[in-house]
Amino acid sequence: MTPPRKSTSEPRVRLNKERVIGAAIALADAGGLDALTMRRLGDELNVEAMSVYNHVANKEDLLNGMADMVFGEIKLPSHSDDWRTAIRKRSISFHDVLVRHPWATTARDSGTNPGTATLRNHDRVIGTFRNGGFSIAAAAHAFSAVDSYIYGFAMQEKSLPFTTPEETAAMAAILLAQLPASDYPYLAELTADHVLKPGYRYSDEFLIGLDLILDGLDSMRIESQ
Amino acid sequence: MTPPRKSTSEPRVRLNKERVIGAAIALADAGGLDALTMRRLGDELNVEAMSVYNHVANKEDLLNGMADMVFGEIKLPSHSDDWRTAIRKRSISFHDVLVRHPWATTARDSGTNPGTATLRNHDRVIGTFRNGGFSIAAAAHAFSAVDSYIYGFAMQEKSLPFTTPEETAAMAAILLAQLPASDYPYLAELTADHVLKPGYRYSDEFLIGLDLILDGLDSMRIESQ
DNA sequence: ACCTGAACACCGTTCAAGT
DNA sequence: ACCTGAACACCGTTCAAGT
Repeated sequence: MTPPRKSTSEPRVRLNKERVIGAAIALADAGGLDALTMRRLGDELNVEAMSVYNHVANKEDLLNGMADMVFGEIKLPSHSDDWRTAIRKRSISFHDVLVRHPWATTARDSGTNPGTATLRNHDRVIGTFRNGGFSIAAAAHAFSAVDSYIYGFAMQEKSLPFTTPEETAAMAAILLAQLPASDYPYLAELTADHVLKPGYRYSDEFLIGLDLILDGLDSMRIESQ
Repeated sequence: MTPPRKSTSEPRVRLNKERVIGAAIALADAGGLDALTMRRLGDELNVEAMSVYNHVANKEDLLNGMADMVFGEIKLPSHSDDWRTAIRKRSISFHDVLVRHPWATTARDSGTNPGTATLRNHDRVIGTFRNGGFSIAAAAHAFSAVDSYIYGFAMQEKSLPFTTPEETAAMAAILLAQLPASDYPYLAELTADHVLKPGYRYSDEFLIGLDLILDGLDSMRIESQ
């Protein structure tokens, strides 16, 4: 005799690694990496907590899977664009993805094997530089500079306690009031005359730094030819 | 009657916030952020674990204190150097500090109040740009670009499972063997013809990207005058 | 003012047992 | 082949009690 259908709203779907990783990403998106525990993940999947281990070796394996799935959301550089347009679009998409999943900057902490989405992304980026006229060494430099900048920018952005211009203004005003202007004159000036200007948004800095790097890479490309 | 001196090698020194934070940094340097637990920190300080809470509000407070102490290790930009030299030296020092304390890229995760060492460092960097002829907006762009790059580079560096050229070569060879060259031709090419070249060290990329950004900032400076 | 010990509400992970 | 329940060795943090 089969057990009677439990009166859960959720139908019992068979678990697999992809569903586990997807639910883990949803938990981390909602509450950060701290909110992601194996027990809560089990709950979310309507399964006893420890069943997750049938689909994932351990938490590190789970985090790597999450990082790779997130990498899969990044738009690959297009073959039909010139290198600069292609890299620019891909960098903006990368940044968007990290804004959507801020925990992802931190998830792949230690050096473990990258997943297939990550490998494909890296391969296409390097290929875009190579086909755009970069030497192998120059492509390595370019790749390192661009992705370091994107990661670092996302980290700084994440650490800011505000996002909208209104929040920013409110926070900056408080900060400025606490800040002894005599001790930190330049910080005070920057806050008063720049951050507190209407419409200021830290995220606007992203494209400025990115274009600065892309300009530099264009010179490097020519030198490397 | 005073209790007899316990036969510990460590003399009983009075605890304070600085000693607590110093011991916490030593633990994190040795074993990463995972190795830093309040209980182990108590052990290290020859004190019952929970006494730490007399000097630190909670673990987040501790991590912020650690981050600020590490920021204090960064050489401030010198007044006697021109802006580019000063920022370059300070950036190299920042990078050195993050290599010494790799956990620090991740420690100040959420947006909390920066400490005095952090504020002083930021103030001096912005001041260096301002005195070097950057407009307020340009100084903000410059600061964001440089520090994003430094943070992001340190994160990428940390995630690599090798450091010495020998380790790198060994790892790259294994990676290359696993890597289906047909799926990832450009990654395979880069690994074979660049990473496996004798003397390759990822950390050498740091100055290349940094100088590229400094070149770009020099143009921005002139435009902003 | 600082330190202690017990306790609470959690963690990740293992393992024998079930189906 | 997958899921469960109990258990183990940990966590961060609170709090009354000591000195």
